[in-house]
Amino acid sequence: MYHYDYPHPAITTDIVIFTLAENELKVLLIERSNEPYKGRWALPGGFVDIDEDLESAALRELKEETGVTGIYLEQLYTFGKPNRDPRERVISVAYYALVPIDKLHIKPDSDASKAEWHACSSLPDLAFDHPQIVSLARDRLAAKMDYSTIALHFMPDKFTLGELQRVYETIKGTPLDKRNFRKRVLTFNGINDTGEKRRDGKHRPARLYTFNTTGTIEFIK
Amino acid sequence: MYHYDYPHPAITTDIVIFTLAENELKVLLIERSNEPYKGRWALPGGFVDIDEDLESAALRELKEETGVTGIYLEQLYTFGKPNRDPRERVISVAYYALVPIDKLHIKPDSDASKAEWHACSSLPDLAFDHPQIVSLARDRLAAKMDYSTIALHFMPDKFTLGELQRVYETIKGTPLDKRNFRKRVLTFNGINDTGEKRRDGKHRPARLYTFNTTGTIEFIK
DNA sequence: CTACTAAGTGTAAAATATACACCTAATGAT
DNA sequence: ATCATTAGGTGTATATTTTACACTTAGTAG
Repeated sequence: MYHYDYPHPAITTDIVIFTLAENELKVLLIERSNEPYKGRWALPGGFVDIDEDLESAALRELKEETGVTGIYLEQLYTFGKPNRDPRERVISVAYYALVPIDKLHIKPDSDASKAEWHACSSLPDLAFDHPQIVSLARDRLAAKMDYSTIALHFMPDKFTLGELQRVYETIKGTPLDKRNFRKRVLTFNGINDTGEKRRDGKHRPARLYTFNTTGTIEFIK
Repeated sequence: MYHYDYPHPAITTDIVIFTLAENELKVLLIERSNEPYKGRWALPGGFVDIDEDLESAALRELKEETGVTGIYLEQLYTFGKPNRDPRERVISVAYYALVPIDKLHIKPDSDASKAEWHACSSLPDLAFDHPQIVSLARDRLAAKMDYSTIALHFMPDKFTLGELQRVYETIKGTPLDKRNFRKRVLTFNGINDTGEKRRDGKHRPARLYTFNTTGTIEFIK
């Protein structure tokens, strides 16, 4: 037992883990196996250990749920309304992460709860204030699409400009002009032509590009 | 005494309160009257009550230290490194606020600690990780200057375009072209010519403008 | 050999951002 | 009252950036 002169809230991290599949933006959800909200879908997350950094806690959750490491992770917002959790006062430091489209093998997680990707366009009823958290994460992602290279963090190590354009079009929800798109992304620092090509389908092979991602994002324009 | 099965961190809010005075960007600091860091300067802040919303806690601190209400306040980031406070694990949800240049009468605060405005360009050694917090707040403010109407929240109810230009020049640290500046700000929604003028100094009187601030900021261009 | 597909490429027009100088309406000193 | 001084107020031409737009290429499949 731990004793304090004043009441202390519990701290959790919740993570909005985005990926792209089937030309849709998707979020990883866990089916809760315990009360409260047993059986409802929720964001992956959990309590922060007393000597654990917040970002480390988020990375730990991310690894536990997806098995992936070394991907883009950013603090989103801290949610702390007094009654957001019916058990006790819980403050959640929310993060969001971007899983590259070639790494979305979900590791069946240890505590037997079900994890699945859900399209953002048709999410089930979520537990707690998780609808707000997802909504804010989507807004942030959409905003960063316009002034940073964040979208590159959805890409595999080598990708074609056509694939990249589809990523932008999926998230923004509008078609883009191919020539203008290419002119623009090729001005980004960190995008490099590998010289290699990929044959794929009944059409001309596409050049493969890399992006030297240092885990950060670059501001553009 | 309060008892928990698992250890819980303490939660504080710290606020970076900005204003502009003497053509400098300033931050409100408190001289700590207790250990740790007794006698050092620190950001205003304090523990969040167990049934108090995070933003309410920040607003309460803001009011206690400055007496002002109804000003721009935004969550900045949550700082949670395990050893950021030598006493116990303390997680700080940092906010930043903008005090209009006509409202910076600091209310001498109740617990006899000294509060003073310090120019951002020459801050004293700060307690805890407060240098990082201030630094991040400055970056955020500088970034928002470019794509939002946040600077308007430094302005009094009625202001001249010359005053507004000086605010922009002070924060950005570069002189701006008067004609281009005026063209630009007059495209912002919410800026209105009152029709009134202000005589002041040995020069032509200036038109007075208002900005209908709903506590929010508008994104531009 | 033909039909089909996505890859790849340039230019002109429109919109936006920048550079730049003089007149105006006050004040204060002579 | 005149003059010097101060910040307020205004428009246009040029450069830069963004947008719109169509055809050729290199492959696959039948």
